[in-house]
Amino acid sequence: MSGYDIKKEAATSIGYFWSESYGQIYPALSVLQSAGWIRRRPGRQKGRERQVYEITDQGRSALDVWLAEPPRPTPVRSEFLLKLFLSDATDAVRATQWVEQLLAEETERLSQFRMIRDGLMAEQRDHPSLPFWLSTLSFGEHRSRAVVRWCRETLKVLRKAGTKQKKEKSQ
Amino acid sequence: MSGYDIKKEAATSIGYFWSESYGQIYPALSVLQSAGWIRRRPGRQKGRERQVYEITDQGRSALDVWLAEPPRPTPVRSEFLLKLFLSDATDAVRATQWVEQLLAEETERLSQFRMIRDGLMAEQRDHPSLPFWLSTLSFGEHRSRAVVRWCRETLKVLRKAGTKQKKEKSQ
DNA sequence: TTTGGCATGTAATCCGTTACATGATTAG
DNA sequence: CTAATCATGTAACGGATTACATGCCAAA
Repeated sequence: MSGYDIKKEAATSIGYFWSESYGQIYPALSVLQSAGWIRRRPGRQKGRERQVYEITDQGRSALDVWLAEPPRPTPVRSEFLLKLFLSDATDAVRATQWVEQLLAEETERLSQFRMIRDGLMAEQRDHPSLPFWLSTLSFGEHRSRAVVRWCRETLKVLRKAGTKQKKEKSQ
Repeated sequence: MSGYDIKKEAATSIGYFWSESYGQIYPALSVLQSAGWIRRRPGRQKGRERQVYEITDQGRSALDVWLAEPPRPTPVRSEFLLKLFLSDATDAVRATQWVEQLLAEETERLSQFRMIRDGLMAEQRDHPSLPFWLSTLSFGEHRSRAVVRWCRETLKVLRKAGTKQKKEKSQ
């Protein structure tokens, strides 16, 4: 693929757990080529120049080596939870809005997952990697469902906290 | 607190969704002091020198401003899911081990969450921020339960994928 | 004709970790 | 005595985003 294609393909297939920017991709392609892990194929002549790359045999085995290494855990870092943690009852209204927005986003995501899932099962029914694609997708679904449940639970808590605050103020 | 204390306090209280390194903390303290948002207090005389900082009024209002800004979503990035996505049936055994390890880790985490929760409810029963602390904790619990469920589900899938692979090999 | 998508690439900058340097105090 | 913990800080490095520069082609 070309750098441009890689960006688009990544966004639609693994976008819910990985992302890359051009500032990463293009320099990486140069490095990979110097290492002999990918090779440049003559791109299309019409229109804007297009650099299409394909993996080499050495690249394939380097990929296999990398795949065999146990994945390192990604350190979690949530600005959302940090701000919630530092909030108190006087911030309950604001926090409620954030949680409501998160709830909407995750609900939307869930329906997108469902569509991707349906598409995959219809169009890639016999692809040997299908179970693995579905598993990563399922991870996203489990995660989103958990977030949705947490949002509903937390909205109740925040409503209580907000009410308490009002009572204390008016007394 | 001192830089050293901040690191330790963060690790035990918000460690499951935030982390900082000394390389961040100490320079940050200098910057915050130059901005007049924190002030250095004379630390303890005995033992190693100790720089204790406290927030100023300007710092408090700057914090309030920051807290009022909507949290920006953290881009997800999971090496684990990326490797799983790029796997096929020949990698099923390896993937199974990773999932089993994840299952063990998240199960362990769940029991830690329970302990933290019990501790908080016992010792901070009347703290006005308690509902917010419990909410962030609950986020971790929901998330971990979802991961545990996903692991069990995925282990079944991987067992099937591995079996298929064996059958195809032996035919 | 002008907007939007195709397409490649670089530079500045930010954010963050790791490793290093240094040294005092305390518990075993 | 010696290992661990307390304690502060810097430097090197890596990884990633953002903004910028450039320009073609197709469609409205």
